[in-house]
Amino acid sequence: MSNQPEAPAKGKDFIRQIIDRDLEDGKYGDRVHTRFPPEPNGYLHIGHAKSICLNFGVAAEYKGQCNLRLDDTNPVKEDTEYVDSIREDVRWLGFDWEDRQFFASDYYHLFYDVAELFIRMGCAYVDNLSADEIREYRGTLKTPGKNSPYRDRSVAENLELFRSMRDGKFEDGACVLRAKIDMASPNVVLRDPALYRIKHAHHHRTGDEWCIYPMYDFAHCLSDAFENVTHSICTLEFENNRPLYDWVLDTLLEGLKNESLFADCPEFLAELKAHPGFSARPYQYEFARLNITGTVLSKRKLIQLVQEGHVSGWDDPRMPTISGFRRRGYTPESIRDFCDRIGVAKADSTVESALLEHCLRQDLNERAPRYLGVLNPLKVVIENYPEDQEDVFEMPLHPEDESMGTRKVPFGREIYIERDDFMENPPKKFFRMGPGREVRLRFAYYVTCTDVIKDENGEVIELRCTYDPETKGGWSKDGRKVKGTMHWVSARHAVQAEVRLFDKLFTVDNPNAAEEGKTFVDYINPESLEVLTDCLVEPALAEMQPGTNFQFERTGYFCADLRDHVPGEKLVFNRTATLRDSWAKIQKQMKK
RNA sequence: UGGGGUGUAGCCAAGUUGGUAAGGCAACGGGUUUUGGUCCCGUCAUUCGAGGGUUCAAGUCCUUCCACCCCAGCCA
Repeated sequence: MSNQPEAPAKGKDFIRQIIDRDLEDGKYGDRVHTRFPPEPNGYLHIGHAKSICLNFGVAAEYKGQCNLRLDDTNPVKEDTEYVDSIREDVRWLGFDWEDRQFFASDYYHLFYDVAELFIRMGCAYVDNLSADEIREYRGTLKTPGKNSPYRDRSVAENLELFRSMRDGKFEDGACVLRAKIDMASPNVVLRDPALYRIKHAHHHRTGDEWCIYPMYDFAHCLSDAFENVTHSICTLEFENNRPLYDWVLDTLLEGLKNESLFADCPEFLAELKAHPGFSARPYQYEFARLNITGTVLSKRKLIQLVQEGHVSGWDDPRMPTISGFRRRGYTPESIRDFCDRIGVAKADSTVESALLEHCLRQDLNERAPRYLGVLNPLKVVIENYPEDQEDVFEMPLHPEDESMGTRKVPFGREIYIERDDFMENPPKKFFRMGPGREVRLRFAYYVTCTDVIKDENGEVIELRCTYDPETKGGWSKDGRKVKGTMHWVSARHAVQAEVRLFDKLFTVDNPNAAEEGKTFVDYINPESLEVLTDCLVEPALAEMQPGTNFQFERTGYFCADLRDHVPGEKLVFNRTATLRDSWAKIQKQMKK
């Protein structure tokens, strides 16, 4: 819009304040390096968008870099289907990791070498306790744990055992590699956490090369360091893990000081030293994850919605997934704007879905071209309009943006209007059509309703009107006022379309807080999807491409469906959002 | 007193050497309008989870208490 520099962001969030401080201190020189590290075991949702905008946004603001890292340390849950969707969604949101797409599995050999180093340092051991026994030995939140009987094995024995683990000599679960920290720590994360477990499972990238896989706490901080990340930003639930993040990195750094530990593997030492991530190591910072009213944002619950068929798939337009929003017609700009506005802090919070809708409408209001479409058609015959006459009106595609141009809309003796736009006994505040009333057909003519035709059940099936030829274009020289302005389509030219109306997926603000004996599934809104198959739209929409956003004047923002809409053949439009509706508000007040 | 966090309006959120509560959403009034849309204008915290204390002055400092969230996966 203007060349003015953007007003300095007043009140930066705590993450950016930390970065400012680190930059001042020269902690990493002038480097700022972040990463977005999803596990490829599900589709990205709006909560991830917050993290993506934060990580990529911060990097861009500070002229730094942000990596895409697929945190694939658990082969039984992960799949390439998910890595493909993640890549697509991050890109769609408008972010670019350039050549920095990494996988935790890229570092499997390095992780392994670090594990052996920890063993040589006497900081890790192979434990033969069963999973159940480990749990027992861990103690409880309020009572300390106790040492495993295998805790004091010799370095040589641990090394041999660990190599045997790697070489596939043990069954799944036979033993694990554990960090030797403190079984009495008040933080249970530090009670000798597992570093490696045996899983004879096929990995989506490394195949059958490995049968031992690193745990998150071990792999994540090391991956950050290998990638020279400076600020490792994650969500609040990892706060308890931060001491372990620090322990792993600091232990490695400590080991680095003793070159004799690398006698057998000098190239490993050299490789580690080549990473700036070890001369100035990354630190972890935690922010509150996003919650939004009226939906669920946990992978487990989203996957349940898909698997139990409550929705049509991950990209069902009612889903809070990125792909769902995309198909619904949300724009990446609106989602980014939303993420900017909600802020980044440490307090648990739930943002009202109204804010997201606001961001959407604000964006779409500016960019969506306008069209006319009638969702529930009611026939209107204009009796004094000649049978063989026809008008073609050139209408602006946008009321405030002339540069968007115009489109031609045909008009004829028979038209359709919205059923809701007619009332036989209209109340005072109803500014639409009624018997004897004169209204404006948008950009066409003033018409006056002269007759109401009903079927045998008393249902209104057709209206008769007259029009004033002097009001062509929708205005009159005498400046007389009409009751309102309505949208319409020409009966002869209209194109049939399917319109899908979406409402919120859940009937309550917080489906997570289910009452006794219920689950979030019990709050699914049975009317969240309404399909209208007999809609009539203006002919200009016939060739619209899938994914195009537009507005049906007076009824809402829509988007040609990405899957089912076929230009010229089958028109399928998703309602992205309604327009703000003050008439609905008035109706509500009248009911009271 | 197991440990780690967080409490500012209906929602989100600034407030950083103590100086007299930003902004956005929602809501509610009004104006403009060929979309009951958009846009514009206005209203909306004597008070910062509660109590006590220090101070001329406290959301900010001290103190006691309360509430909520996270942690006992060989998940991330």
